Amino acid sequence: MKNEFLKNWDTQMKKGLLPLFVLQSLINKERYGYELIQELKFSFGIDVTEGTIYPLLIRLMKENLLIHKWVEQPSGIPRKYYSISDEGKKAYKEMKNTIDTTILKIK
Amino acid sequence: MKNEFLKNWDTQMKKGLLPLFVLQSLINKERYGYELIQELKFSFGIDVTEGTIYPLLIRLMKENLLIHKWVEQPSGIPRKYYSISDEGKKAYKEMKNTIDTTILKIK
DNA sequence: ATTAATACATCGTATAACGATGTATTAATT
DNA sequence: AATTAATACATCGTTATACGATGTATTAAT
Repeated sequence: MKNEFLKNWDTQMKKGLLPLFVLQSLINKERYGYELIQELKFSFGIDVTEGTIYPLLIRLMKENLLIHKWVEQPSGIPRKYYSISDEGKKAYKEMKNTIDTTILKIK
Repeated sequence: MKNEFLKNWDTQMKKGLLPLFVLQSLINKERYGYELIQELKFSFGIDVTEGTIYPLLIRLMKENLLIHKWVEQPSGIPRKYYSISDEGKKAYKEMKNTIDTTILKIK
């Protein structure tokens, strides 16, 4: 198990990686918030709570990186499906590029 | 030039990457704070200000990941030289491992 | 009848980068 | 000689964001 410092470091890493992961998750498939929590766990192995994902999605909407639409379900609560905008794709590419050039400097 | 979102994202990325970069910079060579600012620019291409590096070094000291010693200079202000502790090396390895396994999940 | 899971959301707390500011010494410029 | 820049340390207020707690609502499972 990780100590306090490393647990905290994981959290700080997320502040940078999460927006990238969310954008990447929405490039080929539109998804709703609750679904993204499971997707982020499955594809990237990170635990994200609702208190993180919903404010993040709202933020990315405000930045015009995402678009959304409500989709009624045959039963249950309607889902808010998100997909990536052109501006979002552009931002993703720049972020991906930053990561790539930065990461390869780590020994 | 980058837009506001990307500039902010860079800042958030640093919250995770900076401790890793600092630890890596101190693995083979002891350095003082002001020197680290230039080293981080040179080796990782990131701009770090004094308002960031000094509190960070103090934090890493508190976590016992670093040790330091004051070194008087023939002229000028004494330098506070930092080097990595055994605990710091251990933490670095775990962080490096997290990065490696996380990053290769980015398309 | 109760609990768990799904699905949305908000709010207070804690962490950490950043710009501004401060102190002190030495070198360079005007 | 006086000012500015560079070196070298440090702190403080502001801002951004993950997280746990909490809330509402619906449906499925126990």
